[in-house]
Amino acid sequence: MQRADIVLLEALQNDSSRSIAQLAELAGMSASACHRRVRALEEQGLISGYAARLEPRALGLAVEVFVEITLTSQSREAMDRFERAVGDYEDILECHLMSGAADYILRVAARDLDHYDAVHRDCLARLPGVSSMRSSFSLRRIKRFAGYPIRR
Amino acid sequence: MQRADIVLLEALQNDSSRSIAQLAELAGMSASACHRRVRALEEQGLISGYAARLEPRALGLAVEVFVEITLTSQSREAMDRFERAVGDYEDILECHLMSGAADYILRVAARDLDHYDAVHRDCLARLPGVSSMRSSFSLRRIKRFAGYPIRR
DNA sequence: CATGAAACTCGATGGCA
DNA sequence: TGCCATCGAGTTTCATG
Repeated sequence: MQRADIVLLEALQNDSSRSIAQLAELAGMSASACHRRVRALEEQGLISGYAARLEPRALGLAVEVFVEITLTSQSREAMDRFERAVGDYEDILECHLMSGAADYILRVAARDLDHYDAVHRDCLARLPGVSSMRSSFSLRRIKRFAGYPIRR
Repeated sequence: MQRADIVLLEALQNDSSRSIAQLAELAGMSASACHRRVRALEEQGLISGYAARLEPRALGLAVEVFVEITLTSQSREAMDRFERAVGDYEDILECHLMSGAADYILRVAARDLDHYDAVHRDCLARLPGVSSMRSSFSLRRIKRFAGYPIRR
């Protein structure tokens, strides 16, 4: 990866509302060259899309929760069933299969504790094959995700 | 919040590269009205920015890690020092102050285990006031974060 | 005063040297 | 690869209910 690409990727994941002219300025290239590079990065799959960053608090989602889950069985079938169910619930924002103590870690957002209780009942408690579940609440966001570090 | 705003917010956090005309179509409003609504959402702070979604694997970041950290002291000073240090390291993608067993949860990305070892040495091990640290590796991303659910 | 339509302007896009 | 022309979309203004 070239130096110019790194500048472009960093700029785009930081603020993609910049114009091609501004990006070109930053990367020290012509507008058309910049345009071509960005298209190339999209086609190579480095850039998978563009999205608005919404503020959870402004949306009324004051509560963020990480949920660690272990299954009763680690069989292929049990895991497949669990993972399919996770995809069905839009209250589950994110899910990872983990090494270590827990099998899965989920991320959930809710308006308040009452709402989280409802999400727990209507969504988390319905996930199949769950043995144990531990919710950890985010009291404060110290650093928000603002893109990956890009090097080399 | 009006129904049209919900449609706009969902569409924008899903794919902000859509044209105003397309958004207007989706929300069932005129192009100029759509333009005004989006500006209003930005000014109200619901939309805090726009960003390109980069693919960590394509960037060579194959390893994602959640790190649970407890401090030796929960004094205001110790926490402030720790939180300031977290801000200084760009390898720490995200950080939350948590309820429950751990004090903080961090999210880190690395190219491979050797690289994670280096990050651990050069960044995590330098965080001040740390009593214990537990790294959990994401073996597979089951569901990627693709925006908050918007309702009401 | 809010809304929609139309004009205008600016920047993205593609061809050509 | 860089420059220029073209086109299309974002932006603003004005007229209308």
